[in-house]
Amino acid sequence: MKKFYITTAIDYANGKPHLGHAYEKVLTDVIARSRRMMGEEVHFLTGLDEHGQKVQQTARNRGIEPIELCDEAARDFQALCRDLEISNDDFIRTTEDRHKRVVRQILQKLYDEGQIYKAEYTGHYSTRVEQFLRERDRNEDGEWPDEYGEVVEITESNYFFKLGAYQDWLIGFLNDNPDFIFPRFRQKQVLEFLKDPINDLCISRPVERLAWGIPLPFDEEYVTYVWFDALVNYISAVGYGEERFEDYWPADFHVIGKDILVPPHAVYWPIMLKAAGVPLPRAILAHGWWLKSGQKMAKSTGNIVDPLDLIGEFGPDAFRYFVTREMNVGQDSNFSLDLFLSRYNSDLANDLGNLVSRTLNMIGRYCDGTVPGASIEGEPESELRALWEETRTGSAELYAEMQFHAALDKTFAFIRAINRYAEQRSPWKLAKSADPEDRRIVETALATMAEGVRLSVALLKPVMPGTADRVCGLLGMTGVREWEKDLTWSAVLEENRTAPSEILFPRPKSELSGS
RNA sequence: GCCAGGAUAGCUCAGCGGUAGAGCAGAGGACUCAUAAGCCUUUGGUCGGCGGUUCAAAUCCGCCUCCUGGCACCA
Repeated sequence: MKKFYITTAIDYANGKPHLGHAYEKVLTDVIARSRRMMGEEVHFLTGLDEHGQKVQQTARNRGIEPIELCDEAARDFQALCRDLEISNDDFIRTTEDRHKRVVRQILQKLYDEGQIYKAEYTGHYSTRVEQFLRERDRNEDGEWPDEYGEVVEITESNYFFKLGAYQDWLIGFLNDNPDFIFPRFRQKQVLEFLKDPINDLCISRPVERLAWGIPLPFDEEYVTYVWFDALVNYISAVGYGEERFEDYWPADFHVIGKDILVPPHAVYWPIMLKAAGVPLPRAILAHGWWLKSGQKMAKSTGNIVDPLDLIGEFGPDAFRYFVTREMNVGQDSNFSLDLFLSRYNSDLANDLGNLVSRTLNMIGRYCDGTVPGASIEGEPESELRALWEETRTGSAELYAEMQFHAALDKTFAFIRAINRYAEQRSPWKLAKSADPEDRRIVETALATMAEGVRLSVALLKPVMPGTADRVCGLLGMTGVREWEKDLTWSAVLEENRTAPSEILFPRPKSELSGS
């Protein structure tokens, strides 16, 4: 059976993980986990892009081998995945044999077919940064900026891929497949870009300038450069050329940042695949950026400077919740500690955490720690159940439309409704009564609250996997498995032994001094 | 300059032709099972500006202003 195959972009090894990396992994993970909840078999790939000039330079500056630098980066990025509870099934590194083999295989194939050719290029070369410069790198006065040091005009031979030959084909493809890129306005941007002619793509560097790369199979004096290395990870990781490849490819989603949509993922990659006779991925999801409005980040809680510190401080689920709730996929969003704390306190601690706490506490106090049965169906109960049905169907649609922030909004509206329901029934008042009818209301109320909590966290599982399972545990059941079953209002909790009340999201110590 | 996205309550945003909405923050209140949480009530906006279409415009059209990003071949 074909799996649901989803990827993130691979991160560049010459850098430390930051908010953008973390967000992309969480977003992809939310999609991957939600698909699993829907019963699909998912294959989730992320990884590291390790070749190239910057890695070579940084390693040289530090006096270590490039691979040592990459090993470090791999540790950092894999640790990030662990810390965020990312459920990736694989982590590819472009220095692995399985990757290099496929890159060379593809290059050789294209070369044999005459789709790669050798040509000369003359341009302005900076010896200091070891790069060719573009005309727009010049200062306004026409001089080269000082940072480039000496700039000389040189001629160099390189290999080129016949990108331009496929321009019309790509335009046609995009017109025929308006949903290829999400959000749609991004696809329009690509078509806009394709209105001007595109040139062929230089895919090599001479080894004397760049040694840290994959040698061209047909000319060992060169290594391949950037795109024919990095992009190929999407197919090399799932066994291109082997039988099992069919189980994965085509990918269902490439999740990327908007910065690498045009031209790499929307132009180079589709054309590379087309040229190599490989089917195209089903869709590309281009997300926006986090704008940091947080100069005050350091002040408020004393020691939080980096957004990633929030993971350690508040837990992965709080971080995952925040970035998913606050970002409208495709657009940019603001990140600040104040916004984070606001979400954490009001949504997680006050609405959800406190609800779990009061529910468990009352079940312990009034029902000896056993979930009672609901024997009454009054107006408060039917209203809450009706809202649940709406929440459930509405969320499913929103998930399908990538509107995760809206889905969370809906889910928390339901959680707030449970708190409202609790006030309507006020079991803590009726618990003092000796009237059996009052007793039935108390039991119904607590059963209803417990069930509401169970359903809520089941729905939250893709975003807050740890919390979902933890709450299930507190309610005396194993974790969430499948939405098909777990989102149905039921009496599965009845007679379950519950745990003593726990604080899911403790209030931060010094949150009031904010702004 | 060209293209795209955005400009709606103090903050983050929804609404996209029919008497201005949500959450948070602020104010007041009743309660006490709970993380001084939750619940109820409430203050608050000439929907960026100017014109136009329409019986009716945040909502459609035109012009303008201000943010954000992209404009390749990083050879």
